[in-house]
Amino acid sequence: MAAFKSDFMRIVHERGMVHQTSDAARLDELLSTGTRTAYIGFDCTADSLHVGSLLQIMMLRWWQKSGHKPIVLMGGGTTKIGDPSGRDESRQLLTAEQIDANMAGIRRVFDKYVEFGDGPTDARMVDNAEWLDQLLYIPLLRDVGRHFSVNRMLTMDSVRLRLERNQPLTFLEFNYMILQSYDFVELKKRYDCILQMGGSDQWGNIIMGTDLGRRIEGAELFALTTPLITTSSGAKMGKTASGAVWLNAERVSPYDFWQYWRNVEDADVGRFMRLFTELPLPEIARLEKLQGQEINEAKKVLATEITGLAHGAAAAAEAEATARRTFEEGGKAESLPTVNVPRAQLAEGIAAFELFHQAGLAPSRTEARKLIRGGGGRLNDKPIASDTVVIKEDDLGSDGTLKLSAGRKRHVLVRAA
RNA sequence: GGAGGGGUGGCCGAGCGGUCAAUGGCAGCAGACUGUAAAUCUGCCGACUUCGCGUCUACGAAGGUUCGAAUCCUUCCCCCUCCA
Repeated sequence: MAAFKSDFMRIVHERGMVHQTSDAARLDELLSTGTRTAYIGFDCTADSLHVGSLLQIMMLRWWQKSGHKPIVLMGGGTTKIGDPSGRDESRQLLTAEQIDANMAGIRRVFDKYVEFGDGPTDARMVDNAEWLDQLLYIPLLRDVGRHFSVNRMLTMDSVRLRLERNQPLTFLEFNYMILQSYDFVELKKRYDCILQMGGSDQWGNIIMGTDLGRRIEGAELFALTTPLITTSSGAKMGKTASGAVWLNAERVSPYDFWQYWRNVEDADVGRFMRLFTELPLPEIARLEKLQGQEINEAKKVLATEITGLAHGAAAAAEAEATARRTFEEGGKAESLPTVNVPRAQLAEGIAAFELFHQAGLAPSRTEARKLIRGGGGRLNDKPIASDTVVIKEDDLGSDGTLKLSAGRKRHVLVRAA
């Protein structure tokens, strides 16, 4: 790997955050000689982002920390279309209200990672609906359409794969890459944005943007993509039994978020630290060398660092403390997720499977029964013998709660209300 | 256009008239062992349920034959290989 002059290029390369770059040397030079602007696009199909986007977010954070200006491009306009990349079925179209709400939610996530404002390196959030909604068809065809070769578009993975599998690809979706290219050029014109970053699956779309910029503006634009991150065992990141690992506290609590990172495989610790934390590399090198039992310390650092960025240092410390009391001291931490159950129901007695279901530890009564029958259910840390065991008020501790556990890791406090 | 082969549960892949909610593998969940890890071994693994071998939904789609079909027939859709 070449020695880079600019902080940004050096850092993201050292940390293994880069997959492909167009003209890395030239980009490096530009970055070392002035303040530049880069963007990453996010679609607003949900009101938050999950760890699948975390690497992208970290890229913008490093970008800003290296003295450059990040733009978070919200796909308010393109979300009305839907990127065909990597999927066989068309996305459902969202209403304007849903898109607005989703954008607001994503903005709150970004607030944790970058500084927004009007200063030279302050981040901006821009909605491509600003210009896409105004577009006129004939001028667009004339000014932009002439630069796109359908032959080439058909060879792009995003459409080729759909066609090869004989999955429908609407004309609407086919236009996605044109609009994404147009975004890049528009951001160049409006904000002198010279770099688009994104996941490796976006390479094709990004390159089309740099080409378009050169053709209609004579602009020098760059592309930089991040690698697809999988776990050591090859699974895609960010999925758990209960769904995606979201970055906002409403969807995934700081405690669960911390747990997610605490439970990564040994082999992933160092890599994830480089990608998702800002710990200095020598420190990471030291931590990832820890063997056996000791690597658990490194995992705690990993979890606390990442949670600290997403939810704040205080929430991260609390999650760590909760985990310590629950797992290391075998106690009942007050801050575990808590579910209220009517006191009357407990007074009457409630079947274990029913309570597990109510407490959210099982998606249905049937699942709850299977869990308990399989030996995975615990009441106050003691295995439950049968799914029909009746749980009563007597099982409440002096603090008015009882602890239910599904497996070793998922714990819930039940409180009589 | 012609000749063959194929479409099965989240994925891969058996089954080819009843005993099939469907062998096996992967993934997932749980147990044991550990370190809240990995590997290994064990159990669960369509959904729901008043837990009763009960109900519902499933073997590309639609019809049909049969007491009974994933399995046979007809039509249609799609994929693959070979020939033109």
